[in-house]
Amino acid sequence: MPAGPGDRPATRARPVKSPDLVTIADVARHAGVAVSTVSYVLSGKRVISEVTRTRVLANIRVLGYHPNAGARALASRRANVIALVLPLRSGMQVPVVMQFAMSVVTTARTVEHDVLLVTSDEGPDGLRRVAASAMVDGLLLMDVELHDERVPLLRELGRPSVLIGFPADASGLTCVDLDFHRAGQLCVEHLAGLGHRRVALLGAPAAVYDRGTGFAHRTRAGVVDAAGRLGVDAVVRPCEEGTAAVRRELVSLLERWPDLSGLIVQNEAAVGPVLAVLPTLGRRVPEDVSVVGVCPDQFAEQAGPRLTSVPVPAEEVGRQAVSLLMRRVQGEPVPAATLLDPTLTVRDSTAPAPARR
Amino acid sequence: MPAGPGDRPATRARPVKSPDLVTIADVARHAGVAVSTVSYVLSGKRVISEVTRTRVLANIRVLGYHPNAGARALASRRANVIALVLPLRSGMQVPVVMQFAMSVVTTARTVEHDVLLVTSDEGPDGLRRVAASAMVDGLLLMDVELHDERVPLLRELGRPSVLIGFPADASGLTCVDLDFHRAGQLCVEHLAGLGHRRVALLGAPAAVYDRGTGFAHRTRAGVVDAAGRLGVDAVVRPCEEGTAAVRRELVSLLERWPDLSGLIVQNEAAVGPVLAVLPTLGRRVPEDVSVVGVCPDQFAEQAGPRLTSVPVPAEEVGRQAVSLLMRRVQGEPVPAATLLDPTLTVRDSTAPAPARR
DNA sequence: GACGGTTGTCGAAGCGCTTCGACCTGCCGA
DNA sequence: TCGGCAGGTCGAAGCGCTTCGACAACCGTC
Repeated sequence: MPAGPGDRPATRARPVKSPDLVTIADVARHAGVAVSTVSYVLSGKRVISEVTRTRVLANIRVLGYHPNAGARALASRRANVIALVLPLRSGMQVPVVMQFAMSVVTTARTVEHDVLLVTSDEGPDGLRRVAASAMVDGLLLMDVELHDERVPLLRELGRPSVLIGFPADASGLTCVDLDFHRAGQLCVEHLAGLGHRRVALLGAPAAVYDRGTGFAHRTRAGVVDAAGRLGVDAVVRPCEEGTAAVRRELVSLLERWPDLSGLIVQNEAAVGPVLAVLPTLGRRVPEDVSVVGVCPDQFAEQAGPRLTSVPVPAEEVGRQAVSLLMRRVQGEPVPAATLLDPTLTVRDSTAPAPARR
Repeated sequence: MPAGPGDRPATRARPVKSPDLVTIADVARHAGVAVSTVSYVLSGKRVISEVTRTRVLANIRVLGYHPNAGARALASRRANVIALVLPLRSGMQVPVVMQFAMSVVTTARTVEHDVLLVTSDEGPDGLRRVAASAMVDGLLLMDVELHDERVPLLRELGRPSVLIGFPADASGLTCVDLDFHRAGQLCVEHLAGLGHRRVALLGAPAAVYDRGTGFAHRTRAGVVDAAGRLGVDAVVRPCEEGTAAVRRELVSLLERWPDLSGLIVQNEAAVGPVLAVLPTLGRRVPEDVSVVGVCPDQFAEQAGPRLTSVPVPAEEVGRQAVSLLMRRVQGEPVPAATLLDPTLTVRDSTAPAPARR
């Protein structure tokens, strides 16, 4: 005889079910269908008649049913969660990272996924744990270095992953990023077009270059590259954060090259100080020195004067990254490299070069 | 051949287990013990002899076993994950939020928990979903407003939670935050002690006050409070971000009260601009105007001149929040309100008030 | 009318883990 | 001698879900 309605083969003497825990079985019972039918209504993996569907959905709503994530993950072998791996280091471009993270969460939600926040300071073990415990279906790594210790691990893990940024050896990996090389070129081209013959790139803190962070190196390469091509003299300097450091750097720069008239700043934290310090050194922006930023639009807009800039499209990168990852999770093939095209927005901080003295 | 009844009770013809998926059963088999024994070794919930323990642990290591999070959550009714709910709004103190988030992740890891990142822009449904699906054991809400729509929901959800910040009605909730009221007082007391008789609070953007964000209101109250008590004239102004906005505000302020000699800035984004703009208005810092910041130490250190400040101890708040949440998850009683004592660090931006003209 | 196809639903077997009671030692005191 | 009691270990019953094969009912077809 089938288990009658009154005699659930209750466990020996388990504590009563918490009343607020509605299971798929409750829904099935109330709707007068099998558990599997409810499941199929939810997943759409089999055809269910319209009338049954409606009835089931109504019961789900009434009972306030929410599938148990653990059970679902266990049975389906899909957690519907992705890991967002953030390094936790100095010199990070905090607002960009934040913008990016938010975009990832928002995008992931549109495809029914949640985001687990992982910091790399737990070391490779963190990644390994999260992947091996089947907590997540895929991994999103930010702020990848040229020689990133997480990269070999990633290959070994054998879980779908997408990197923001490019390691030196990207074989077998999926990477997205702004085309910083092109961004560097754009800046120089803009300044060269305005007649500037000597420009400087005020980059990220030295530590960022030292650990081989891709975007810094690639921007630098783009700048040098375009400068050579266009006959512009380019000097490149890392730049620490803080007004004092910026001032020191600028003083030394202008002393050595008094005819310096173009400045490319790739360091959010330095944008404000640069614009504040230049006037105190007798250089007006943009009359004497033109400044281009590689930074979020928000910063550029708020600066005084408003900054001509190549924005870092954190939102777009986040969206792309998630969408690539989802496709990899689904087993679809994806391009190994996705480079977003940078654009340059002209604002008030650049002007034609002053007449040669 | 058809799957006859005499077959091993193995599944009919399921795809072979992925070889890299090591289960607790594999460990048990290799160690020659029961599955439950392995489980107890891992959880320590029953005494296991030293010799067995060692053997099991060795096998775990060799096989590279990692418990499946979904299965564990299902069986134990504990996900070992907490949700970190971030609002995604304008005027957010991005670096503070980030610092805080990182501290939460790091602390959570020390107690074997992971962090699920949830944004409030999904609305209350996001919270409801995450809680009802048993994805998380508890919730951490940041940037709570005085009249926060998430607060009633939280009570209804009936899951352990901790708020960063205080809503108007905090009954039944657990809250942590810096004592911003005291912070406001500290700033005024410091300035008053230096002989300043008229000070201004340059606060968060107006939007932040409008939506009733606790820390902004409480700081203001603290400032007004101490000013009244100490016979100092205090004027309070919200302040938008961006150099232009800051300049406008300062100009208007100094025009109206030329004898203004103390400035309290509670807006990370405004600190740089304030220090940059004041000299251009003929006010040296600290000779003519003393400036105190309520902002992360990092900002204060990097400013030029180095800023006297009341730091927001994001790290400490994060640690406290997680630890409170864990205790609530464990069912232990916790204090309803935890207020962290602010401290004021004197640096180079404050000095005795200039002589009265 | 036997056959093959659809369509819609059900039942049951897991997914990998925790946990509870049961069951074996030994060893002690009575 | 026996009962009692720790200390250790095992077996099995779930946790709530997905998924696969089975199958009933209906359709049209040769």
